[in-house]
Amino acid sequence: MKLSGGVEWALHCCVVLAGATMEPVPAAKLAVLHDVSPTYLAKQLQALSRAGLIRSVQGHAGGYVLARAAEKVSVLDVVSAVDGATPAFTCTEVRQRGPLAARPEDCLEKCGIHAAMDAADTAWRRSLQQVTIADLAGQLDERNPGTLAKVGDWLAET
Amino acid sequence: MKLSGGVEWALHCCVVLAGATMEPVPAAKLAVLHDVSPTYLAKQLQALSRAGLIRSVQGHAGGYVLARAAEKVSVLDVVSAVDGATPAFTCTEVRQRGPLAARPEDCLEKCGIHAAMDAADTAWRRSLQQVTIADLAGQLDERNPGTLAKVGDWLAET
DNA sequence: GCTGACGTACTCGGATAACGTTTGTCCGAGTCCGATAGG
DNA sequence: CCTATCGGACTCGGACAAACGTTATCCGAGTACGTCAGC
Repeated sequence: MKLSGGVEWALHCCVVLAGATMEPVPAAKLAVLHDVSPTYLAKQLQALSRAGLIRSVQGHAGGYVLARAAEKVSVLDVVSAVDGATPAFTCTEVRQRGPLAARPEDCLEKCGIHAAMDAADTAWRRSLQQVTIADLAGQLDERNPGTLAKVGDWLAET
Repeated sequence: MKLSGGVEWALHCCVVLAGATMEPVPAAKLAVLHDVSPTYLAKQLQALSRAGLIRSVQGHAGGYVLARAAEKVSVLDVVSAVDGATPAFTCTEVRQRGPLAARPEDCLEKCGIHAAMDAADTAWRRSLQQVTIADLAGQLDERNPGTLAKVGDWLAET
């Protein structure tokens, strides 16, 4: 039960993109800003791009831009894009194996274990869905005012 | 974001232990019953034993027995024992790195990302905690009556 | 002075290796049951 | 016939390799900007 480390980077990048002015931000700058491996961060951003959360702009002054408004991007979207949308628990249908294997026609509905796991997974996803990138950006600017603006300036002048 | 595969086995074993009569059930029998690797299942059972969920009985007619009543063992207990109790998300304090690093004294409370992740993790755990092994056993016997008794007989006669 | 084409430099994108964790396996230490010999 | 002792076999427990997934990296394809020559 471990979440991909890139999720954290991706979320921070999304917050930065939400706070930055609309000019595309290249992946290299985001990597320097967060002091992480540029190539690996690029991989995460590619995943976000593939999922349609951010849009890539190629060419001389290219980079990444949020595809939708920050209010329309939930944390769950980012997590699913980077870490994969498959549930953490995968039922291997143990009950249909072994000497006392249940017949498939008796297994039309999920077993209790599977159901409990799926319920927990749903609760997890629902919780993540209730938070948006805009919420995170707002919270950051409330606790440490000026931070987001400072980042925007830094992105512009470098 | 993937859960250890042994979690499913451990849960099934706990249900069987809850339904079986009180005689200790050896790990080898549980492995045959579920048609899984005996040695690897033993590893999971050791984890459950270390967590105090089941109690091991050594010797000729030894095996494993539930340490508490099935109503007092939650699915979360089993998951935590096998998969580890550390949260899925680990905050690496990205905000304290890079050219615009925040000072540690400004990071006394968790950042928004960390908080959102922890909230989701709590929701997940809370959901798992509401289901007990007894619930799973009852559900199984309700949908497929006689299954648990059949397993008990099989354990006794082999 | 304006317009068009060209070269350059910068961007993303996917294919490719190294590390770590999980999965799977093995053998040794400890313990209880049953048989056996003695009283 | 009862009891104490011994032997054996079965149990769990921790230490040891292999495989998969994640982490990290590189180089190639594509595109927009700036420059320069021509009109």
